[in-house]
Amino acid sequence: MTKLSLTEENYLKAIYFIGGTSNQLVNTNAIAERLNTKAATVTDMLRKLKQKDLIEYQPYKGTRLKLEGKVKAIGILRKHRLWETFLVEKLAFGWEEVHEMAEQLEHIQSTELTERLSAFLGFPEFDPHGDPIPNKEGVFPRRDNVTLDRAKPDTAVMVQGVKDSSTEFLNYIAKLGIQLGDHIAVKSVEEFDRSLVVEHKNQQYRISALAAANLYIKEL
Amino acid sequence: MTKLSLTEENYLKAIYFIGGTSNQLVNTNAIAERLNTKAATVTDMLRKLKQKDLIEYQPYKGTRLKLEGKVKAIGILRKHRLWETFLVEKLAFGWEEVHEMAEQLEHIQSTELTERLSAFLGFPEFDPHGDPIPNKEGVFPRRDNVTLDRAKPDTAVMVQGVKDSSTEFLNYIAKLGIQLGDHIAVKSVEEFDRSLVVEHKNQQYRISALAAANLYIKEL
DNA sequence: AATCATTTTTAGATTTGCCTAAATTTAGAT
DNA sequence: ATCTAAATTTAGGCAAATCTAAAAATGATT
Ligand SMILES: [Mn+2]
Ligand SMILES: [Mn+2]
Ligand SMILES: [Mn+2]
Ligand SMILES: [Mn+2]
Repeated sequence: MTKLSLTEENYLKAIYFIGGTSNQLVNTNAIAERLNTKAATVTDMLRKLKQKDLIEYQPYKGTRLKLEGKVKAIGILRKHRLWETFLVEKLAFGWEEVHEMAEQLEHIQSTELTERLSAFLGFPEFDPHGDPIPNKEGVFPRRDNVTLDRAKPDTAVMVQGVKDSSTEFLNYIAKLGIQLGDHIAVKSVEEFDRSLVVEHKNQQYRISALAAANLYIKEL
Repeated sequence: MTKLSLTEENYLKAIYFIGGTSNQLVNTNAIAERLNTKAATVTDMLRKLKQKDLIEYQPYKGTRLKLEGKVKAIGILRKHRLWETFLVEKLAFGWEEVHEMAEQLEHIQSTELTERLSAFLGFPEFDPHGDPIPNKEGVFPRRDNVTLDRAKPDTAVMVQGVKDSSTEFLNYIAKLGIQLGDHIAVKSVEEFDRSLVVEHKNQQYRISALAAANLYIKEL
């Protein structure tokens, strides 16, 4: 229950992100790359986090979150996604603008604030990018992780989220006019490159397999 | 335009607060006391802030904000008071609960966020404690700084703010049931100790000169 | 089994922010 | 004018977080 520094919180978040749900062993270099820092710096922090019993760590072997570390990481993720929802829903920011602000807001301490924010937003289950928001017990809402590239011709789908949240991808689909909740009809799939011709907002156009693979959908 | 550290921001805020509107010279010890730190630590920071041209500072003489430092300090104060307004108006916190959270939120960087927050709140001019919120040019809204202890018998007033924002005082007047915007009728003033008998929400009670001196009012 | 490229850790510095204890300066009181 | 107490600065150190360069471990490849 000790209060973590902003830096420690960011390391836990990075380990959580890289390790994924499987809680795989995470390499020092991977953490360094994600946090734009050096492997030597990461080693220092891993020793410290192990000392605080937040992670498992054996020199040269890798690291994974222990339960307490995972709880912390999910708590930060919860705040991040709630704040992103606030920024888009209440302050009318675009979904491609909010990540950097949320990186700061996720470190605001008060859990009471977090819970009231969630209530104010109507207990949202997904953030503006369609990513699931864990509840205060750390449980994620369920969702099928089907992407548009799996859709068959002559099916109608709804856009539920983005797999790649990078500014580049968000800007690209913003240019196409695609937003969460939009309906898309798959007209045909090209054998050669798996690209799709879709109908969206009364327009027909082609979308690459790569772009389609980064759009989560629900089949209608 | 260099980005300041959280610590640097808090020093500028402290100097601004102690110096007041008059931009008086501020003593090292006063800053140390306000920030719960040691005079030696303050000296270190003053040298650094002078080096960044944010303050005037001469050893043994004291310090005052230069224009750029003052602009920064007012900007932080603006964010502090806007966030307090958000917490009370939108998240239904009590006015005595919000200061600590605002101490963290005031350091969130984005000015775009600040301006959208202000718009979302309806461009408030006063925070939940009745303190004026500077606009984005740093200009404070005008208000008469008359306190209840100046009121004459048989006058009606409205509570506009609190001079002392300490938790102790806020809890005390919360116990009396006094809120911003409340109407109070002054029935009589006791010669001996300058205490007042007031009528408030259909109740008559006595209020000390000290408590009255910490309530800003508008005469009706 | 020995070699070599990659990964990771260790060693040694740097910066920021903070501390205690010892000077030093200032200003008030004789 | 001198003395003294308070305020302030200087000196020296410490912890957190970072870096570069060197050393060590790992594991894949002859
Ligand atoms: Mn994000
Ligand atoms: Mn962060
Ligand atoms: Mn406050
Ligand atoms: Mn602060």
